[in-house]
Amino acid sequence: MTGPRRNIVVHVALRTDAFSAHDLIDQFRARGLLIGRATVFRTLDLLAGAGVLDRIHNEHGHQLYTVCAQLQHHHHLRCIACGMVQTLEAPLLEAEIQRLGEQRGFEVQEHVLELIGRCETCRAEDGRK
Amino acid sequence: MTGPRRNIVVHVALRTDAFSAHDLIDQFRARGLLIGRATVFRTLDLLAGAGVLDRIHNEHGHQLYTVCAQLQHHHHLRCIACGMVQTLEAPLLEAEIQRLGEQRGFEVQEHVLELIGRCETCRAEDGRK
DNA sequence: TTTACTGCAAACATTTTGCAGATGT
DNA sequence: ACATCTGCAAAATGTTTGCAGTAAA
Repeated sequence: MTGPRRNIVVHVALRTDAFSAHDLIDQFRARGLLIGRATVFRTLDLLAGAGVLDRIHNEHGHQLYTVCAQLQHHHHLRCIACGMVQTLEAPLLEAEIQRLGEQRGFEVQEHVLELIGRCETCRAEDGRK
Repeated sequence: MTGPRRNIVVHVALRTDAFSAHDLIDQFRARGLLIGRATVFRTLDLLAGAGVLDRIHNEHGHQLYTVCAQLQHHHHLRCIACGMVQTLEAPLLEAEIQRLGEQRGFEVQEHVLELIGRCETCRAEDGRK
C-alpha cells in the first residue's frame, strides 16, 4: 500500500457515481495531487480485479468504474443527470432471461442489463425548477 | 450511391453476425477491394443513423454493427462462438424493468439488455466433437 | 457543373506498456 | 535489500477529421 494507491482508494471510496479514469485524474489535479495516468489506470484495474470496483461502459464504449460491495451477479441503475449508480438484483429478470434464451435453443452464459434514467433526487430537483 | 458504398452495403447485408469496422476492412482487403478506413466508418455510421444497422458494444467497449430490420425497441442475443446475432423482443422484460425502476423512484429512460452465450448451431457442433 | 463522396494522412482520445528511478516492507 | 510501485514518455488502438482530388447526379 503506497501513497498514490492510498489516495486513489480514498477518493474512489467517496464516490457514489460512475466515473472514468479521466474523471479521477482531473479530481486529483484540481486538488494539486500529482498522480500519473498510468498509476490511476493500473490501480483501477487492480481494484476491479479484486471485486471492489465494477467496470461498466458508457454509451461511447469508454470504461467507467463504480464502487461495488456486491460480489454476486447484479445489474446497474444509472442516473443520466448526476451519474449516480445503484446496484440492482432482479431474480425475476434473471429467470425470464434464461427462459427466453432456452426458447431459442440458446445457452445464455452471461447478460448485460443496465437501466439508464433519472434518479429520485434529480427528478425532485427538476420539479423544483 | 457510389462504388465504395455499394460494396459496403452488399457485404454488410450478407452478414448475420456482429462485426466491427475492422472486420469489414479486413474482409475487403482479403478480396483485394481497396476501401479507405474512413469511408467504412463513415458509411457504417450512416447506415446506423438510417436504422439499417444496429450499433452495439462488445465487452471491450468497441463498436459492433449488426443488420437490423427492426426499427422498434428490441434486444440482442449474441453467440460468443460464431458471432451470430438475433433480435429479441421481450415485453415481459420491458414491463418488469419499468417496474423495478419505479420501485426505486427511478424514471427509466432507456435500458441495455444483451444476452451472450452459445447458439443452437454452435451447441450442436460442440456435441459432435 | 455542382454537389457530395473518397482516400490519405494527421489528429484524437483512451488505454497500455517499457523502463529507470523511487518507495514500501 | 528486495520486491514492487510510480511516473514519464512512447506505443497501441479504435475512431474522427481536414483537405485535395474524384466521381456521381
